Amino acid sequence: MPRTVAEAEAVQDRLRPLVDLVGPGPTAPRTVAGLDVAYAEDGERLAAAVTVLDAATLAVLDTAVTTGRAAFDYVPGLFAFRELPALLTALDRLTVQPDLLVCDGHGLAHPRRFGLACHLGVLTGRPAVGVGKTPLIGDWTEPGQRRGSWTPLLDGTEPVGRVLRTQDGVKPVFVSVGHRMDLDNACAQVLRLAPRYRLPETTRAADRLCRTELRRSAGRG
DNA sequence: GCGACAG
DNA sequence: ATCTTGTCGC
Repeated sequence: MPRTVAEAEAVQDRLRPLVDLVGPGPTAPRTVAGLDVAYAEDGERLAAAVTVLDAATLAVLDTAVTTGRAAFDYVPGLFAFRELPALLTALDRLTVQPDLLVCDGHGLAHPRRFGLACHLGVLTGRPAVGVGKTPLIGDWTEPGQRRGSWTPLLDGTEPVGRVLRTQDGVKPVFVSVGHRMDLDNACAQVLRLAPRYRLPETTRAADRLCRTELRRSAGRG
């Protein structure tokens, strides 16, 4: 793990070329993982969760959770270093391997084109997509109000992701490629995973799990 | 120089 | 991320 901003940026620049942008990624993944982290009030203690869902039924097939400490200060653009160690630990504890990782944060929609979803994809070798609730970089126009409507997320003239409406009238989410996926497929998968709520069921399941674990372990580990 | 800034 | 009440809508 890097300890300084300069070291962390160097790591991203070194790993960025390893991102597979060819895609298209699995059209019909059988298993999809959601990853999320919850923090205690001190912003240090955390719980990281991974949930593996059946892509067709959205039933939970496997879960893994771990507690720990933030591995890096929060710096926009270097956010991944905070949660990476804990998320990798949780991923190691899975018994059902996911065909796709759905990450809570951005992928290519990042200042150096290497957000959390790219980082997790490269380190695990698995297809990955980033789903952010708020933007980090880029300009866009409001997509239509209907579920499935989207507009390009542009960094200058470069498309780095999409602003996607996952439910009628809700705030859109920011979808970007992480690894071994193309943008069309990434958005198609996110839409399939979000049949009822704004966020993918994978993310929702992981969010519940890590929050519960954080309270259950209140105080120490 | 100033504002913006994933979770 | 987390701290927080009520409130509007299905």
